[in-house]
Amino acid sequence: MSTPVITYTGNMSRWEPNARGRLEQAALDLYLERGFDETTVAEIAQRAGLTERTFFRYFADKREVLFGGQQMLQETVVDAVAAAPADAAPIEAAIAGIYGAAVMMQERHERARRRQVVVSTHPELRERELIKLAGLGQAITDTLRERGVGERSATLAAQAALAVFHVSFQRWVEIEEETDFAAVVREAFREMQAV
Amino acid sequence: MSTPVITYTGNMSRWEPNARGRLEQAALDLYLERGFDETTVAEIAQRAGLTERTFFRYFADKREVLFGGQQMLQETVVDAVAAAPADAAPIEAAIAGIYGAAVMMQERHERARRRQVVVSTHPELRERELIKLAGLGQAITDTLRERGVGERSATLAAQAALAVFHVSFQRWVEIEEETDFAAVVREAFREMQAV
Amino acid sequence: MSTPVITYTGNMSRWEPNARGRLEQAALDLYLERGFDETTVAEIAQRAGLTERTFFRYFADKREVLFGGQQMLQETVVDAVAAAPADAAPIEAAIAGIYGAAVMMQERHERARRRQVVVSTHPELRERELIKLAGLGQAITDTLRERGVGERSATLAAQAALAVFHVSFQRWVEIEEETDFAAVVREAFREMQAV
Amino acid sequence: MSTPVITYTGNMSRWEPNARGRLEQAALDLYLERGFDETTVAEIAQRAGLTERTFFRYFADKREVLFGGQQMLQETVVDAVAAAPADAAPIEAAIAGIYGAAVMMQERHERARRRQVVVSTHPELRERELIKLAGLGQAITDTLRERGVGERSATLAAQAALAVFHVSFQRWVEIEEETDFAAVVREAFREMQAV
DNA sequence: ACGTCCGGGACTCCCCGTTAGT
DNA sequence: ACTAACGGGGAGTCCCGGACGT
Repeated sequence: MSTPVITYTGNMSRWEPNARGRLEQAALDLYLERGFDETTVAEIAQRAGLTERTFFRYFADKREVLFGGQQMLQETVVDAVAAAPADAAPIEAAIAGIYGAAVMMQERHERARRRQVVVSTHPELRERELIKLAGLGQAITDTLRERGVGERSATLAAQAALAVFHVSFQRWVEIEEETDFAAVVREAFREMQAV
Repeated sequence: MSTPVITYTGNMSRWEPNARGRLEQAALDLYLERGFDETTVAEIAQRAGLTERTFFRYFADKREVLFGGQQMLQETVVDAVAAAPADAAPIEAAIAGIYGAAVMMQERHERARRRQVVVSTHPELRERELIKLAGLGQAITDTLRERGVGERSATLAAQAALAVFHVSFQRWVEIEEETDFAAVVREAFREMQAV
Repeated sequence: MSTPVITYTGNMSRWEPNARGRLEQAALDLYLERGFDETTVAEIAQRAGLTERTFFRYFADKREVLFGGQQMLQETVVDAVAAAPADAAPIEAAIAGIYGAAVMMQERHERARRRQVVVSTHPELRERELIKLAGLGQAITDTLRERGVGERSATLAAQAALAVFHVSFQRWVEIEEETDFAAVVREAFREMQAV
Repeated sequence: MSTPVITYTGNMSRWEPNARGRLEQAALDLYLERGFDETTVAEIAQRAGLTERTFFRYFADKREVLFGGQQMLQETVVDAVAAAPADAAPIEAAIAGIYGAAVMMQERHERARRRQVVVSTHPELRERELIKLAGLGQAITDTLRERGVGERSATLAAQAALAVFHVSFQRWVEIEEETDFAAVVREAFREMQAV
């Protein structure tokens, strides 16, 4: 985030580095302060010390600025699914993917919470979240298929894992204190198996 | 465009009746002809013989014009769930809701197919579809709860029913000939129980 | 600019009337004051007491605001060509069209001059002027053809008339005092016949 | 993308040579494939293996990429006019300029045709073409004046030559087979003299 | 000669408010 | 109650250019 004191990172330009990050921060802050609808892109850009034009260079639209981490999350999950033991059952491999993301999430508890407050209170943002989740589901399904799992089983396992993730995430962000995400997932998984 | 001379259609106002239906028809046609993004609301309104402003009086946004039936669908499903035998298991009651919608769907096979072509090829529309589906899931959950089902069971049963609906619908619209939607649902339900 | 005291013009709305005219006036003024490129649409709109959005409702682009009269001019010319004596030679009928526009132009000498200063010093605007002129030429050609003139003759006569118009207009706006446009056209026409 | 291993093409720099030509080719292809408006500069640059920024280093705007040959054409014509026999009449000298360009055009029949399809179907491009033509007319006029021709005669002769060029070019590109451009010009010139 | 990052403005479209008319 | 006309406001895309680095 910040330029190290010694190493020369090559930034001698006119502009502050990490434009993308600054935009994400500014957007989240403003969405929380005054609401998503009441925040204009121009305001976000201004707070980040940039222009509207630059905002749209980094993010396709006003919502996408809240979903930048999704890509990385998906990659992490997919890698973890692929890395599951070859003899693991489909559902176990899928859940392994969710565990894989746990570390990543852990580091951002606070940020995730703030983000979720905004997302969950805005239909437009919920729409975006749902489709991102669907994309994650598809990615898991595809990865399972590459492991030799049949179409139908892969889909069902992925959906189940997604449900577990969804429920766990929901609970995890509701909890005030720093909690172990993996533990929440584990519990949710057990519950699910019970049903 | 002009009221027939003899037959009295019950419309004595200056305008053609069924503005809403004409807008839906014009929108679907145009979305298919030239794509969702390449169609402007002004064009839809013009084809329907109305103004842009009027379009927005009927539909909250450009996507919503494709989801008008959703409301009725949801009501039908909810009613069917509520009307299920008191001793039916939660999952059975939920599936009964899906059956309840079968008749309604049957009448609109062709239209549903055309609609689905547009929706499935467009992310923005898929977003809307997903949230509508989520809304339906919530409605089923609530109805089950009113039947005395516990929170967790209600949610899971609703999600399962939704999955069955989703899969069935997907298959049903892919089939060329007129097929019995209820039959497709039945088969999907059986498959699901097998897993 | 202000509603007359006595006559009721039917304007009781929230807004000042004649938005279009105000935009044209503001644009011409600003283009002269600080140049075409250095004037933004936002500034024009602001001076007219409107918003950028409204500017584009009336004019397709930033140049078009200077060519609003062209449409009326074209209609006037076409009407005059059509109204020429049936036995007039093609070139005479075409020139009659130019005469027909003379009255209209006369009333706007000052405005036409100011406009021409801007247009002639900006390539982008000259482009637009040339295509408008080409459109006028086509309209004259079409009208001549409807009078029974052959394709080739019609085209040539129209082009000649256009050349006369162009030359005359050029001279007319260069002259300081109010001069009779028709007289200038007459002279140019004679010169042309001499060659 | 990579320099061949054996043949030494004289290019040792990091980039492929003839960036300008590649951009022109890519632009023309894309304009034909999907239309001028539907093509973005970014797409053109990408197809040419360059960046948007580089496009604008070669061409002032998106249209100019189609008019690169104009400069060379103008020089050829002007040279031919200047080289006409000292005792040639103004109109003959001007037409000699058009003949001078015939050879150059001949080599590019196919390309000229493709280009014209795009230009003629697009107002924005027609605007640019008209002003380029006007520039050519001015250049001919100036050259004639240097030959001692009077202002008025020079202008008229140049305009006439331009008309001949325009008509001839139009016909020439409409013809399917490879035809002698000079012959078309000759015929058009004769027709004009007849009128 | 080319890439990278960013600014600025033109322009289109979505969506909404108000007022007036039937 | 329904429709039209006029206007506002913001999102989003694209064209174009400036400054800097290699």
